[in-house]
Amino acid sequence: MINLTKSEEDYLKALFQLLTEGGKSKIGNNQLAEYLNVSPASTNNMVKKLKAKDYIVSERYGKLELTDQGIEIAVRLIRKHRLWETFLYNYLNFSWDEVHEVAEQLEHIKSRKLVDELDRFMEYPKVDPHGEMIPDADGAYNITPKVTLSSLKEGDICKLAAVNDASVSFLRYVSQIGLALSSTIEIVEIRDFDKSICIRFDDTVETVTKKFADNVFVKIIS
Amino acid sequence: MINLTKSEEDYLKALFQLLTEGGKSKIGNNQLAEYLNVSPASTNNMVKKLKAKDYIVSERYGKLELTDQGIEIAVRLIRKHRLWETFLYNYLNFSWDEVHEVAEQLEHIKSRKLVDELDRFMEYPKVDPHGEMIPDADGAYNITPKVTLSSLKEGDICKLAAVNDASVSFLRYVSQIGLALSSTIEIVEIRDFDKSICIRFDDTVETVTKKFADNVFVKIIS
DNA sequence: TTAATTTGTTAGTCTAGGCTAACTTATTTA
DNA sequence: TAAATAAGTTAGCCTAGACTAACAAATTAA
Repeated sequence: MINLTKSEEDYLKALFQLLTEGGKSKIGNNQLAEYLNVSPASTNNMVKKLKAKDYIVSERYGKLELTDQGIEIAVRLIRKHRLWETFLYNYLNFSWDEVHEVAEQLEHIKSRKLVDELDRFMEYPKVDPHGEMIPDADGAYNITPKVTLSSLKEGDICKLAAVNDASVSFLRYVSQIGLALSSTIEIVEIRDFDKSICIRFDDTVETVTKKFADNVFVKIIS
Repeated sequence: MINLTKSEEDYLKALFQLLTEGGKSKIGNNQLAEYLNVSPASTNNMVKKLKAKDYIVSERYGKLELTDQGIEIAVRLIRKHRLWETFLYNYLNFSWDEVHEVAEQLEHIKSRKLVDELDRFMEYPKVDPHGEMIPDADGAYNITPKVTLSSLKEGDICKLAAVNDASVSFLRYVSQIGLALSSTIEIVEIRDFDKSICIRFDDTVETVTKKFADNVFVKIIS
């Protein structure tokens, strides 16, 4: 648990995200590989190593799971990532779509004091610029099961709670059409033939694709 | 010039520091190796690569020099390092001796915007917590030739201008005896048999070793 | 000016973390 | 339930950047 490489950390974080946010029952080697954009062979290698170090458990040909140790590492990374995003956004004039890439680098800086002091400096923010919860220094991680915009039905009304931060073009699109955190959204119509969704918010009516709606997380109001 | 690895950056920065701050006329393979705590063979390898990429020039068995490109990389790293040290010290409650290690990691984060915005956020500081000049965004680097405390003679009076930040125990010692930036120091006596130096500052009289005095940089007053 | 010492170079090895190609085991589906 | 497909594994190779051991060139000293 002392010193993991950047790659080892990346694998653990990715597995954690897939397990908690993906909604899938089984995460295997290939899903992890695809998520990280590496080959299944590379993943196999790394998983083997992380199993030997007791961060991952799995049976041969079976599904992957994290040990408590593994979860701890992943949550720390997510805490760091989101704190840095918040810092970049609130203090350094970074925009929504710029923060992720730099935070991906900053989350690997090894210094417990750095992240805790950054937290204090910003007065313990609860959510990052994309609406995601920031785990606290004890690793308490509030897993709110994600409800995607795409899972609602016609007539539902919801609030935009968070967005997936991993794609720059997606984030640009979100701000371009005028959606912002806490926007109230009404599902006007779901078109059956291509699953595209017509939504209304702030006197705007837009039609978005299923893929878009998959990356928008909401809180249902009615 | 696009994307260097962390190691490549480390070598370039180290060479730059040796060339500008070391006061030596010739920097060779072995000095660079020793400075970086790697073997001469590793250094040879890396130097070969950096020559191929046009960051370093040297003849076989000859002294090492940086190209303009190489200098630019090194100065940017120094700028980043010192800005981060300043941030850690002024905003995140880091102490003198804690900043260096974390800044060594932070200086490798790749984002031009990050460092320039950090600079703006802190209102363009001119010096870091150890008294060293911070190069500006254009890479203008004010090379003030360093005068070490050990180079003075009895009776000289000087001001503490900067200290070498690379050793934690050294920095602890500096603050422990009460020396601070801008302290006025008088050379009371230089003991010949071991080159130890007796200094007076702020009504304190202390004897320090030659090695200590080598790491203290001063501005001569009289 | 030759010998000793220092400095630089080369060759070969190691680890981390990628890759492709080939193969094996599970799972689907006809 | 057998064949097709998907998922997981293994073997072997590559690059970066370390290392040691052996050797060559320069420099210093006798």
